[in-house]
Amino acid sequence: MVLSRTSQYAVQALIYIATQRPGEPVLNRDIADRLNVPAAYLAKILQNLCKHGLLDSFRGRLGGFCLREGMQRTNLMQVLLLTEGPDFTKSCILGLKECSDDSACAMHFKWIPVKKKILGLLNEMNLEELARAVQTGKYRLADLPAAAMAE
Amino acid sequence: MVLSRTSQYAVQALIYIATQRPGEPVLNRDIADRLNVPAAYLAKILQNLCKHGLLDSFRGRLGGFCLREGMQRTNLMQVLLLTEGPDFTKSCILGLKECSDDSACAMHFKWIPVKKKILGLLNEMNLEELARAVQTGKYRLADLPAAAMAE
DNA sequence: TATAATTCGGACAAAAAACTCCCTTTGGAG
DNA sequence: CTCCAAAGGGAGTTTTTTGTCCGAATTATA
Repeated sequence: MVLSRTSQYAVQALIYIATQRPGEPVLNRDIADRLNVPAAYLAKILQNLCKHGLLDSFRGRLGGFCLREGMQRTNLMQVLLLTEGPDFTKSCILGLKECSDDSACAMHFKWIPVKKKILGLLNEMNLEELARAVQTGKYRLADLPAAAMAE
Repeated sequence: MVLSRTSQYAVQALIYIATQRPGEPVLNRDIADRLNVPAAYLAKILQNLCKHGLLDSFRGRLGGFCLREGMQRTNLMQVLLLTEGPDFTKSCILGLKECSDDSACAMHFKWIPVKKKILGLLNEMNLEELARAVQTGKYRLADLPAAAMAE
């Protein structure tokens, strides 16, 4: 039902970066603090997103990570193909390696329309839009900190 | 996107058992052979399904596993709540621990209708129906054996 | 009663995912 | 030029998931 933690961190981080001023690098540490996520682990994930061209990174003072130019419209599908692997969309719900219209598992024809809804949603949501949603203040990007939970 | 292997094996095994004559125990080894799945691991999963009342088990000669009486109509949702845990339906797509209409992640209101489709499907598919689908011969329960793949 | 075939249960092993540590490289600022 | 703060990168650790092994308990049958 859910995505891997790696994917969740990646999406959260990208949305957060998209909310910041374009061209001004955001620190890994600041993202990790904001998302309440392990910084060293997040660093690996961001590196990976750089390698795949979603982010630019800058070293040294005033370093950090920015959305690569033109990547504001990147949709969640594109992100998840990187973090979950290229077979992400191909998976059969019962786990069969080979499952298609021609040679289908027992769920196949019921599952396909539902899967289409999922993929459609992931394709339609892009970072810009999600960032705006967060900026309105109506939506949260990460879990409430433990302090706030205790209130 | 996908379920844990444990869940996939559980569902496949339950469907297979449901295709067999009710009341006649099915051997773990036969199920494992049929599904092409590690037998010792599957045994643990079946034990667990017994503990939760979906299956009956019989030891000794003529032993094996049967669907518990009245469990033919068990739906996939019920199975997955056992194998994936009780929070299965509650999960937020971005991984937030607390995510509801009141305090939502950026995807929440877009995700909820899609999630409803998924849960609806899982609720509507029961073992009896899936078993019948397999019995028609039109649908596969497990991967083709390596031998057949090579053809 | 002895035997063989099965599940049960616990401990163990391997693989994958999540996470940490530490040192190197880079680049801005004093 | 030196220092400091950042990302880069590799190796290692921990945790979870998946899978294995083996001996004990159970039960039909010869």
